[in-house]
Amino acid sequence: MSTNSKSLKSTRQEPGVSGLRMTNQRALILEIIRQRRGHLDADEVYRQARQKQPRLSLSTVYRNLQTLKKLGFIEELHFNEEHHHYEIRLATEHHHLACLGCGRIIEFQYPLARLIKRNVAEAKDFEVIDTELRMTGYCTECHQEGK
Amino acid sequence: MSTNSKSLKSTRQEPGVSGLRMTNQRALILEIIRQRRGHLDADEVYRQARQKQPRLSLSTVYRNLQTLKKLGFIEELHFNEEHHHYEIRLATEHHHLACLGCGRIIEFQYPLARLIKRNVAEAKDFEVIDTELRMTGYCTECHQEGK
DNA sequence: TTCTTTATTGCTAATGCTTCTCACTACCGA
DNA sequence: TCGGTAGTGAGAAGCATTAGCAATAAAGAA
Repeated sequence: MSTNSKSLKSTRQEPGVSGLRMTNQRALILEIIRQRRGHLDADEVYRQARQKQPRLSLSTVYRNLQTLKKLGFIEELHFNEEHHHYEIRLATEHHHLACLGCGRIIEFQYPLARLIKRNVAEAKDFEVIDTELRMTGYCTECHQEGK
Repeated sequence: MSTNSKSLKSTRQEPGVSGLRMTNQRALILEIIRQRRGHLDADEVYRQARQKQPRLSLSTVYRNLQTLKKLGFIEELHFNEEHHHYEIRLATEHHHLACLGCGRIIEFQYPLARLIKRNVAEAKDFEVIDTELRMTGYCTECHQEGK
């Protein structure tokens, strides 16, 4: 609706993405993911965004999540099968431990992609595009509680 | 319907799982996954199983997939977000490269779980239950085709 | 500024995988 | 033979995500 914006082409983060527009909705969604240093799912983004733009539609959230992912601004995570989570794409490779008890997500850095690329992919002549590690278990607290 | 069976308790592969029964349907589903050395999704299991038991229901497939997973007979894989795949649980830890071009799945062995456990989980005092690596890219053929 | 093109939005319906419900059946031990 | 209960088949329901479409607004040109 109100879409006073600047072209995506002119943003500093990304080279030329001709044809795309930086609308208020898109900027807001990106901002929410950027600010909240965590892992949001589509519905959380939607709920937060509606506080600023009440008329925003859920479709728009999903569409922009896909767009921002393709553009490389954000990353899609798969902690569980029910739905996806999103985070800002950072330069350093990192992965996540998801606690089955409390749901907490613990991040850690590990050069997995490079390791696999060197030890496996090269031997198989496989060009790796994306690497995602999915680990579940129990954090200290939940472990102690014996659950 | 026809459930001439023996209790799961008496199967050689698994210790005592009291209360559970090894029905024809369950045995068939397990057999299909065991024989076809590949990665079947629920629908493929369903289609194949119906050739032997035409009255089998899709619900039964899903229910048994979950049961067999919990019992540790099969493993659930997540190559993509659309749906799950299943394979027989093997002793050796292995992972998969999924080709975005032709859909081929390439298996490889790598002691990832142990590595992460030693280098990360212990430091964070995190008890790892499950480790799944998800890698996508292009196999030799698809890479050469420039796609 | 105004015009034109077309990406984007909001709404709603649809999709597709998976789970749930429920009445019925089959097994097991007593 | 009987009671308790796991399992089944059929269809409905759940739920995250996508698609269709008319209306709107961004970006560049005139």
